[in-house]
Amino acid sequence: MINKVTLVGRLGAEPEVRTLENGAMVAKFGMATSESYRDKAGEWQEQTEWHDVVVWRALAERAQEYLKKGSLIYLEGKLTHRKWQDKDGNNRKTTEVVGSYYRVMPTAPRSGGSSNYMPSEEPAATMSTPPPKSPTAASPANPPSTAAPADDSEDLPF
Amino acid sequence: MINKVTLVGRLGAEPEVRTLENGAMVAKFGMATSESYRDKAGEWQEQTEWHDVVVWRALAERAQEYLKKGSLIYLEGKLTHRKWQDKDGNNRKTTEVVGSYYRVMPTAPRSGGSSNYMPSEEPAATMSTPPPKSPTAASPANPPSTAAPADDSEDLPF
Amino acid sequence: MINKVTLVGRLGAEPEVRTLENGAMVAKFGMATSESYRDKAGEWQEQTEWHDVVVWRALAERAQEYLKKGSLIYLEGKLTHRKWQDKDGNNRKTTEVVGSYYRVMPTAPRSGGSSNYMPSEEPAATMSTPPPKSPTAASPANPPSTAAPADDSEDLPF
Amino acid sequence: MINKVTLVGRLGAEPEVRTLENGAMVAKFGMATSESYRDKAGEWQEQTEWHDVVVWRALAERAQEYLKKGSLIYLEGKLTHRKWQDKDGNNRKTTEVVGSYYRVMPTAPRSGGSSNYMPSEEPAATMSTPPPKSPTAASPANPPSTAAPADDSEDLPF
DNA sequence: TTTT
DNA sequence: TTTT
Repeated sequence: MINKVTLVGRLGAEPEVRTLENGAMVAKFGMATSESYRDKAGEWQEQTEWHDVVVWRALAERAQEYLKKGSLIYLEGKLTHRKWQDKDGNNRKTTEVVGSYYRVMPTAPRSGGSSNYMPSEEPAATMSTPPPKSPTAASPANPPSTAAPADDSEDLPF
Repeated sequence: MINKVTLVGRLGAEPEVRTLENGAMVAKFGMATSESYRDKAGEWQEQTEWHDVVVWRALAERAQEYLKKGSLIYLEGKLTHRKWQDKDGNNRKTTEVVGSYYRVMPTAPRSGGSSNYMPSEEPAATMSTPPPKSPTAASPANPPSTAAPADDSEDLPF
Repeated sequence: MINKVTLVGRLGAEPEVRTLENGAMVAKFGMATSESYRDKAGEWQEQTEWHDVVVWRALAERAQEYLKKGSLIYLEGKLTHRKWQDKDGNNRKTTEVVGSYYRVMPTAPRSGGSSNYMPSEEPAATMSTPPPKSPTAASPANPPSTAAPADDSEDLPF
Repeated sequence: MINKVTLVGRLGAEPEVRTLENGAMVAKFGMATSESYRDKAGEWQEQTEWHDVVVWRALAERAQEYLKKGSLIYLEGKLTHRKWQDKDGNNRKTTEVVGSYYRVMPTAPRSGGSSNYMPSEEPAATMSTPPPKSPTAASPANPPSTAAPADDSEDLPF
C-alpha cells in the first residue's frame, strides 16, 4: 500500500522545533500550496491550501537550520490522521503530512537587496532511519515501515 | 506549486454517490493504506491510515460502477482542507483527498469461489474537465486549475 | 498500470518547437537533474542526468512561449521508448519523457542584473487530450500517463 | 532537483541477479506498463512500454527472493542514462530506472489453481543507502532519488 | 500564515 | 471501514 504526498509550496512561518524527552527532534510548520483558476466570470482566482507538516530527527534539525518563513520547498511525505479529544471532550481529528524528504528550492528574491536566498548547499534532507516507535502514553503516534525513496537536488546555473 | 497525493489502498465501503442540484455527481469513500513495521519488541505491527476521498463527475460515475467495498485502487489527487462549524459553533476542519485519477488494481480474491474480481475493463478514470466552480451558498467548496496528468493501465498475464 | 516520471530540473537550451503536417505542435528539450553525493573519498560530487523531454499541443505552444534555456521547471510525464534504425541499419533506441504537465518554478537569478525571472503568470500547462498515437513514420508520437509513490514516517506525540 | 519515476507494472521475466566483485548485488529486470486508448477508428488499442529496471543491494536480494516473471509491482526510482560504445565503436545510450523502492502488489491469479500469490509479507523494499557511485568500468553504477506530481480538482458543497 |  |  502506498501513501504519498508531494508538495511544492511555501512555509507560512519559521518551523517550530522541539526536542522530546527521548531526545527526538521534531519540527512543525505550515506549508501553502496555491493554484490559480478562472472562475465563471473569467476572473483569475487563487485557491490556497494550508498543510500541516511534521518532520522528525535529522529532517527536523535541518529544518531548523534551513527552512525559513517564505521558503519554497519540495516535500514528500505521507498523510496521517490522528484522533484526540479536546478539553470539552469533543472528538477532534488532526491531519498531518509527515515529511520523509524535502528540498529547498532556489527562491526568487525581490530584485535588488541582499537576497536571503539560501543556496541549497544542503544536499537535501531525507529520512532513512525512522524514529523509534514509542508505544508510550499520550502518544497519538504513528510509525514507519513501508520506507521511502531517495533523491535530491541542487540549484545554480549552467 | 504542487499539491499531490498518491495512494494505493482499499475502500472501506461502497462509495457514497450523490448528484448535486446542478447535476454534478460526487462520490465519497474512505480508503485505507496500511504499513507494517517492527516495534521495539521486534513484533510486526500494522498501522492503518483512513483517508477521506472525494471524486467528481465522470470519476464519480465510474466510482459508482466500478468501486466496491474492499477494492484495491491506485489514486491520485490533491489534499484539501475545509473549515466549518458544527451546530455547537465549534470550529471543525475536514481534510479530503480530491481525486483526479484512479485505477482499480487487480485484486487477489480469496482462493476458490467465484472471484468478484473486477477486471479493469475500465481503462482508468481521469478528470480532465474540472467541475464548474460554484461560488454559491453553503459551499465549503474548492476548485481546479493546475490540472493534471492522465494515464492508465490494465492487468492480464504475460 | 502506472507510468509516471516527475522531474524538477533545468532546460539545457531553448525548446525546439515544430509543427507537424497534421497541425500538431511538438516541443522538445533537454532537461537536467543533478544530485550531489559524497564519494568514497568524502568529496562532494555532482551527478547530472540529461533527459529528453517532449511535449505536445497546448503544452508545446506554452513551451515556446514560457520555457527558456536555464528555466527551472517541475515536470510530470511518462516514460516512453522507441526503436528505430539509423541509416546504417543499426537498431537504436530512444527514450523520451512525454510531458503531461509542467510548471515553471520561480528561478533564482544570478544576483544583480535584470532578472530574466519569468513570474509564473502561466497557471501551469497540462495535457488533457493526448495526441493521437500515430504508429506511422517519422512520428515522435504518443499518448498520456500518470502516477506516483511511497514514503514513510516517524512517531511520537506532541 | 528531482528525478523520480513511478511505475506500476509487471515483470517480463525473472530478475537477473548478479554479485559484483565488490560484493554489491544487482538485479535487473524488464517491467511493462500498458495503457489503453481508442485510436481514430474508435478501436481500443493497447500501448505497452518496456522499462529496464535495476535495483541494488538489499533491493536486489529481495528481488531475487520475491520478484517473479509476471509479478505486478509498484516501483519508485530515478531515471538514469549511460553512454557507451559497442564493439563497432558506435555510440550507444542506455536508459535505466534505478529503483529505490518497490512493493509487490497482490496479484489476481488466473481463477482456479494454486495461487502463486505472494502475500506481501515482505514489508516493502527500500533503498536507504545508495550504492557507491563507481565511475569505473563495467559499472552499471548509481545512487538514489525521489519525488512526484500535481493534479486537480472539483468544487461544490456537501 | 507563504508567495507573486 | 478495507485487506492479508
